Amino acid sequence: MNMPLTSQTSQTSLTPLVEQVRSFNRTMTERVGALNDHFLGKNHPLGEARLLWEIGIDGASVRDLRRRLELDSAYVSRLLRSLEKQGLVEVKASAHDGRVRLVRLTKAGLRERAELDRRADTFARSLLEPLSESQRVKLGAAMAEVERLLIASMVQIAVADPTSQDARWCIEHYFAELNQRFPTGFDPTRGIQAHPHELTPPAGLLLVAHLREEPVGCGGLKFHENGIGELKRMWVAPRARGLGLGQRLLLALEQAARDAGMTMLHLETNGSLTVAIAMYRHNGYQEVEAFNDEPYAHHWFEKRL
Amino acid sequence: MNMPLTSQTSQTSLTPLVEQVRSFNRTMTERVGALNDHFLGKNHPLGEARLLWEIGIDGASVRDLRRRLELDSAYVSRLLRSLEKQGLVEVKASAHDGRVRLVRLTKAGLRERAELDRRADTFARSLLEPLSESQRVKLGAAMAEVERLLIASMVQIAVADPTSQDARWCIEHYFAELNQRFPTGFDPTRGIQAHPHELTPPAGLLLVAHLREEPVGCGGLKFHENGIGELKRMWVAPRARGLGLGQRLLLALEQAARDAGMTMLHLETNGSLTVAIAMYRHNGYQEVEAFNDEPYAHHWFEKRL
DNA sequence: CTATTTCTCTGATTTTAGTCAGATAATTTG
DNA sequence: CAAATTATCTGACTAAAATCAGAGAAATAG
Repeated sequence: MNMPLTSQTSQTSLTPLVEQVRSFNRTMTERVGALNDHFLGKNHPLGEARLLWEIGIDGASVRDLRRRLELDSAYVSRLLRSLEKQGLVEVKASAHDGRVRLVRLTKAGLRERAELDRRADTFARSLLEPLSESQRVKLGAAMAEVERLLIASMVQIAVADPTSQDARWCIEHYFAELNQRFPTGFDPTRGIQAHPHELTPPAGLLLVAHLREEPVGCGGLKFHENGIGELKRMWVAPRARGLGLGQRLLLALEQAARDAGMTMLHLETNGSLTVAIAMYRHNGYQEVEAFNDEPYAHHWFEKRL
Repeated sequence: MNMPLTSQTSQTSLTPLVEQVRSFNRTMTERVGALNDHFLGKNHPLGEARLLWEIGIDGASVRDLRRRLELDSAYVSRLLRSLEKQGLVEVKASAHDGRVRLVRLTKAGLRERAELDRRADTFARSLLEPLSESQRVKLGAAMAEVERLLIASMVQIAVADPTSQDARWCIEHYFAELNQRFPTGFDPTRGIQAHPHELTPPAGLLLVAHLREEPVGCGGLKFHENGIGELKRMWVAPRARGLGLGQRLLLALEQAARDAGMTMLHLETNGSLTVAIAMYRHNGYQEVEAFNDEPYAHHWFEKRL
């Protein structure tokens, strides 16, 4: 129920690009990695510095710190004890949940963190300084592009239980967005339903996309006896848009439909979802006569698999 | 004689770009740094793996390894002993200099290094795999751009002694290139000279650009009594072209001329150096009547400072 | 030729990073 | 309410990543 899906994209040769990525990595390690460490780990060991940074201005729970930095709880505990001894942090139990402990930076801790901030700034400036104005602009744009695409490649798509917390979160937000975007609003009880059991194998399935453990999109599929698969609940969270994730979800769903023996895909959609409609057309979906009476739909599409 | 020069570019606000650089660094550390380490440090501790990698197929001296990885000599020695015990490297004294020790990978070491190579490949692939073909191409291009600009920002320009090894290396290569490019060939004894003492303060100066300790370009200046500075020996090594280095050298020379009280710059150049000529024009140099009888020159330029 | 520097090594020691096995207390589940 | 789970902590331990002091051999400078 939770194995990640392998890539659905074509198996063209990656080799020349692999060389570029590796060369890039080497340069990054030399120019960013090493210096970064030396800059940040000046007064504190790197672990402490990272923790100090991660606690942030508003504080955080030990639990979150452990998760975000992916550190062993014993280790985090020890680091916190050390920071506490240096008078940089205060730890107290959460009022909400007595097991959880909240960490906040003391005044001295905030000062220390500001110092780290300054160092990171100085470092960034040292990269930009020798460049001309136009080079700087180009560098900024290229960095943004690399970042965007690397983040896109971090998104993982996997089959999920529609009743899981993450799946429900996606579907709720999907409904909320439809309600906002449809001129008529949207009431999920009125349209054609897709109940959890219908999106659970073997009746169908639901894919959920995650970015850094957090859900950022979903797409469902109902399998019908006649070999027709029905696409439902295609949604990408606003913060993950522009990463090509809709496209990836669609390809993954098509593959899943093929694997389930479907020969045709159906979907209906509302006229206000122009981006989605463009994507369906671009992927070879043909607009056809209405094949159901979904009250919110303006367009019906099909694609032979 | 060897202090790095500060930036000559305008002091516009770097702040928004600094934010982009820092965000980029964070993503890199998360996505490239951490994973890189885990990938490489699978069979060996990271230090050993890095060393194994750095020794390379052709071997290296302990001295160079220490410099390149910026490690303490005791530490390198220990790492080498460990690799030796594992049968991965052989260390023997240099025939050239009995103090220097040369390290070479054994067959087993080469196998091990190939394994690291494969891992790095796998990692690069894992970044590319989830992306669509067009995203991959964009990522490759953006990475190349970031890399090119970061390398550009690594170049350091400093005043150098014209008799130093690096300066002589640059000037020799400059002459060799002129000899190749001029239809008539080039004989340095025939044209107007620029002897070392003329390029040494206070009579003049020579800037040499370095990338990773290696010289990659130069630019000289002779100061005359009448407030006219004469540009000489502008050259960028082929491997450092496309980094905007010529432009940087030119700006640095202009600043140095101003600092020396010059009010005008003169230069003459050969018609075959079209890129250089374009750069001079672009930087406000006006073509004027011949002000000397340099036999290799076709164009004479001046710029009021 | 002598003094100094360079290169590498060993021994001793420290700091950092991280793991594993519980113990304890609070909370949630059945 | 009992049992299971969660969040955190301490103690005990290990491996890795250094650092420092100094020694010995070779090369270089004066």
